[in-house]
Amino acid sequence: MKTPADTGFAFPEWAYKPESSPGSRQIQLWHFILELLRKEEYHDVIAWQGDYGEFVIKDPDEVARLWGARKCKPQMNYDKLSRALRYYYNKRILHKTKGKRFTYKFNFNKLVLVNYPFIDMGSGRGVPQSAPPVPTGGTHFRFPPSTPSEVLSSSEELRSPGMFSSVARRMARGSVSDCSDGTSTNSELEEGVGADERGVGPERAFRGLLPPRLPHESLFRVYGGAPNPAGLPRPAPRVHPEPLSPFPVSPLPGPGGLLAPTLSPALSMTPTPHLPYTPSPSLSSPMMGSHFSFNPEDMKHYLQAHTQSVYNYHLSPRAFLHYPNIVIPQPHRPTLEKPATHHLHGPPLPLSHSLSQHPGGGEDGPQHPSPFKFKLQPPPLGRKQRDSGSSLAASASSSSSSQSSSFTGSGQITNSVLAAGPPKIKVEPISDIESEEEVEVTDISEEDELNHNDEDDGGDIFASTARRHHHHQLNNHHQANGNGSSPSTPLPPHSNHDDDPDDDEEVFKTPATPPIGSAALAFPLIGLKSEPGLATPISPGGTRCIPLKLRFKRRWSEDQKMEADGERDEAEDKKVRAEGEEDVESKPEEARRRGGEVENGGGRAGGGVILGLMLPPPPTQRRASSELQRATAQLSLENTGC
DNA sequence: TGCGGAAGCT
DNA sequence: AGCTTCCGCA
Repeated sequence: MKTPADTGFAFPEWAYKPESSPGSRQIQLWHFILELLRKEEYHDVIAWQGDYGEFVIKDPDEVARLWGARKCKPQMNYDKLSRALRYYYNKRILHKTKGKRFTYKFNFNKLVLVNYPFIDMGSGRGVPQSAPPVPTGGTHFRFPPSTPSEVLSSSEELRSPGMFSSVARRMARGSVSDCSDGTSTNSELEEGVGADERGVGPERAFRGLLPPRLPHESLFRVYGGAPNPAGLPRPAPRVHPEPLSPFPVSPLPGPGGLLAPTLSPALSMTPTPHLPYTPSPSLSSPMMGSHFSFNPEDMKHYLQAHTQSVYNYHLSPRAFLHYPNIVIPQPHRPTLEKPATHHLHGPPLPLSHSLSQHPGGGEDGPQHPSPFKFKLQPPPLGRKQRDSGSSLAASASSSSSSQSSSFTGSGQITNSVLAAGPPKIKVEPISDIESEEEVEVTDISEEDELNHNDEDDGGDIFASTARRHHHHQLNNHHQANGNGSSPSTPLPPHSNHDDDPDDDEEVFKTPATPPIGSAALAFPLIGLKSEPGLATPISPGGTRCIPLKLRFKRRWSEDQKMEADGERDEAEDKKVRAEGEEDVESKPEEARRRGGEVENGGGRAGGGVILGLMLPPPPTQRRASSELQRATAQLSLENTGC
């Protein structure tokens, strides 16, 4: 049953830490785990089990031994290893599957998806162990948060572009095995990996292309554009054999197949089969079809298609947000026909800005000679700043005001935000905003939940979810009311269940940014990068630049308004939680714990995560709107120059 | 078994 | 940052 891909379902090499990645000196435990999981040889020791990212350590001692060998820590044992795994809880890379011994579950949403939005971890459910179990119903994958910080905040590696290449190289070098012990394991693993990678991997495409360390954001861009160092437009052999490709081919080839839905988050929301609309062709088909790969071309197409589809369906731009590179050909509402959809060789769309821009092979450095500035985002300010300053006030009193508020009065907000920014609240650097945005974005996962059960997530998530629960309910409420706005999104009754399993919680946030016009959408988020100084990312100028934006904005705003209301509350909640240590303390144990975690994460992250934590995953609609906003905001940023 | 704090190492 | 080590608690 294995996936065609390779022996086992492979996890993307990227999963392994690249040397280049900033903080990664060595392989990380989760990478190692994935490595083991992908190797059949180790299935007796550790294997996928259950669903969606869930794995069981069949032989804890052995796993510990292997890990110890890899790390040259002979003293390693399961107790220690498990501590390390627990350490991932906070990061949300993993969580424990309650009730099952030695069973943990990856939070692919955050992990993988973050990095590889396109990837669908789950491939089929019953998939053999080689592949991670797929979520039941759905496949949708989620969009990666634009802000990296959230999930992996601590582990930047994931995002770091370097990841792609690194693994391969490493393998080649054989660098991995360092220990004198040189346990066979090491060599084995590496060997296998190396082989795989070399063969083909979509990642490879990226390899070299990526600059040594791009900020996560840039990553996304990279997707869109990085691929060819040389000339972008390579007609490209988009199809890669991708033996290793992280994306398992979906076992279900059918039209309804996983891939399509899976791949595009937006899509998942919308047009899937059941929808009346015809999904944009591009999406559904070819690209994703059987062989979607990271190939740049594919990516482009995918993105475009996605974009369009989103656009077409009036979906939230979220998709766009993530992929700055992509430009929608026509901001106007594209009719179905859209050219963009072409998968293979669509007409050269504007997408390429970024692509083309990435001139050199990735590694080079200067990333942006391009016209668009591709600035990398500066790391988010530390929470400290916030805290020290207004943060308290803001959070306490008006969490809503700052960001969430945007939803409420989208239109107005826009102005305020853009132009003035919330007076009382210090404007946080864009980065913050971004993070928030991201949080919201994430959420596609909710759908997943609906589809499949929360169970998967494991208890941990639940706990977290529970906290947010009421929020969600509220949200749902709103949705019910507001849904009308977006036809396409079927909001499922997301009701009771918590939302998302893991990740979402933090991942997506609502962006404070005002929605800009479609044009904005088209643009990449590029602008995002915030400069530390910028209080208002969206400079008024940006807005001014494009009247269209305004138009869209309004249009969106209407929709958003409907939805928006609830968010504030949620936002506040989370915020409080995240920020207030004080509050946390008062809370019950569980809550306290979690809150603490969150905080830690945020703090560590340097604030990137901060906002993100707060919002619970918003209902799809909202998210969409938020995304839009975000997109717009970004746009505006970019355009600011205008 | 599992959790998580604390300290320490790299 | 990402563990590793140790430990008390449940």
